[in-house]
Amino acid sequence: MADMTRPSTTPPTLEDVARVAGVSRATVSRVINGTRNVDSAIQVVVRKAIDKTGYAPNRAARSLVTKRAGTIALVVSGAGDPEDEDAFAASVFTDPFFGRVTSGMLGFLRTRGVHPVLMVADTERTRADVLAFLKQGSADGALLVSTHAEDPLPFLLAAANSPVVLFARPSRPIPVSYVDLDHQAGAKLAADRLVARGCQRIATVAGPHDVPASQNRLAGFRDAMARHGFPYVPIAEGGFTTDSGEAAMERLLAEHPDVDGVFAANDLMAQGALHVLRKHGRRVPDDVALIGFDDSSVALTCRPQLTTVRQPVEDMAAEMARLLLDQIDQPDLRPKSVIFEPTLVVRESA
Amino acid sequence: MADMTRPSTTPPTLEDVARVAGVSRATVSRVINGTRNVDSAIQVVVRKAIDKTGYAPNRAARSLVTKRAGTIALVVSGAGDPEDEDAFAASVFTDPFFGRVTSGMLGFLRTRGVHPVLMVADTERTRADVLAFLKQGSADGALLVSTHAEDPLPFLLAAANSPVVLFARPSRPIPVSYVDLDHQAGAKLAADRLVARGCQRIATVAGPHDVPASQNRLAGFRDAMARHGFPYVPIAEGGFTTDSGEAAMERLLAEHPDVDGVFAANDLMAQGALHVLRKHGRRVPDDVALIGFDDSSVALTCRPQLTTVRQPVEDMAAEMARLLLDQIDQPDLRPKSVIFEPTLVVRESA
DNA sequence: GTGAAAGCGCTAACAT
DNA sequence: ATGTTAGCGCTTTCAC
Repeated sequence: MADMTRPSTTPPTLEDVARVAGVSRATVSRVINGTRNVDSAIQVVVRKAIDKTGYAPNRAARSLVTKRAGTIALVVSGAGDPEDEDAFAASVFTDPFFGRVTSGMLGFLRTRGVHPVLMVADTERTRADVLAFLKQGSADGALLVSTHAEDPLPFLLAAANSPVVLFARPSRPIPVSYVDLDHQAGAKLAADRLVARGCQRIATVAGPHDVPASQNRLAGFRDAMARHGFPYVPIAEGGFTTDSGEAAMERLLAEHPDVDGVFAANDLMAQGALHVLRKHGRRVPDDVALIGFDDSSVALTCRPQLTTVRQPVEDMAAEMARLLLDQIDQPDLRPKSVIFEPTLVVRESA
Repeated sequence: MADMTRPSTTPPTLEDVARVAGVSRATVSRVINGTRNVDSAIQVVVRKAIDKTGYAPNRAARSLVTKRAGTIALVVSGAGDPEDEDAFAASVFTDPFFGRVTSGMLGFLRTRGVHPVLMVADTERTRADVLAFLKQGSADGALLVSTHAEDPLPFLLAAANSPVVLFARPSRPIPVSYVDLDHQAGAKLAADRLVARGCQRIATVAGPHDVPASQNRLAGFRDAMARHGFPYVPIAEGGFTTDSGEAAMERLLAEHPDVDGVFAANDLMAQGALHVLRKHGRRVPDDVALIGFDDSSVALTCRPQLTTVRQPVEDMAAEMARLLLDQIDQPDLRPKSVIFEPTLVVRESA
């Protein structure tokens, strides 16, 4: 075999450490992985040899035999604009919501020696890339955040039998694990607050009707309002953007100039509503109380700052990671779902 | 050898494809990697066998021999709060700036079959993790975005001889590649605009004086103003946050009530300034023209929308990725730097 | 408790 | 143009 004592440019291998320590590769491997009993005197010698050589185990070699990549895919999935391939990525990654997901997941993963690989799946081809990535064993599983209700990826992943955990329940029932928020409870929090403030003419700026989360928020809001004795709630639908919130608020104000309380299904639309209310001379919260949803960064940068419903996104993301790792360790675990409770963050707008 | 025809649960290997196609492993490998000439008739047979078996090359096995991970580390580095390990990650990932970096880099990488692994380095331990990750060969190089001028990681990475590219020039000279913005040119854009508008009493809300980018923006602004015949520019320093922008604007207004033009060193502070100006009954841009820096999301959600200096962050991130891949391919390439020109995005505030 | 040896699945000389 | 073969660096039976 190789009798050159120092290949010099090549990183040290197990073999090198073993030679320095005067033991076999197997023993070094054992102390590194903490498997089996290894004589403590030898442990010390080996550790010393590791330090001396500056050894770091080669991930590829290890993966090849353990069949574990030690990485998971963090996939952002949705419908991309075929005209502008980067537009989708741009909009999602600049959304603080996604930042909170990342941060929560990383917080959990950091202690587990597992690393997330970022992927975008917004076209046929990029979806195939994700599938291939998992099939190749480049990642042991996937965390999937879908921006689009009709996203086919959850199904594809489940069909490929890849470990996967979703953020939000899939629109069609699929046997996969997911975490979600109790959106209805969140809307109820807003309704309760508005009513408790003494608002009498309450309306809502709803999200897109084809998004399950919006549906649930709207249903929860109507339901809570009905219980408070308000069977009818004026609704204007928006598209979760500031502009659409402005337009919706304009419509609401035109038809119900006496409105004194508004629940917007997200903060961006609440911010739009705020602009319109100011423009029309309504003071917030004195004339009109306003509540948003998400506790995004705009909630803080608005003036007045938004009272809003907060999802524990970081906790949810951490739970996703936990569920995924469990599933990777025990492949025939049944899919599990975990539902989180929102909280009301009271600031200035209501 | 194994004479079981169908191991069934095991993913197909090169061997399996070769058997189905009736050729050798090497030939299959060649058609997959497109190396060498392979008879086109055989190519067809092999591709068919690949489809039939549903083969996907095992990344670990490939990495083991090619010594390429096919991934790079995207490292966010800074000084974390030891009390709250997740706070740092939270603040950086929710910053749209980082989202733009991610999106630009991904846009470039997506065509190259290279995937980014997300890492945070904000403590001694996490910095060691990053170093180990690279040493293990889990990633072929690192893209580093530092939030902290005194960050030791650029030096550590360079010393470890890892391929690395920085966003922004390191505060102490290190032989590494980086991309950066011509901050002075950006500030000049703002000065020119303010002067062209006819502003006569122009002040600036500067960024923290210990951040190189702020220093350059301030220097560039003063310089440009001097050339326009304004040797003295009132300055209030902020900390790049909305609140600090408010405080700085209050100070400016107290000392110079007649100010009619303001350059804020970032959009967040511009937003803070806007709040204060409105509070004091100043109309923007009629009474006071205001220019921000960054073209962040708040620039769009402010009313009036901010005129601001835009860094081509996505392009810069793409260039980082390009530089890194070049450096990985040609390890003894000399460090390179690429400086980008900012543009002025004219909206409503000036 | 420790070592010897057999692969994991792939690529790249080398031989043909 | 294609096949043969020797590893890449590691974990893991299986003997001892």
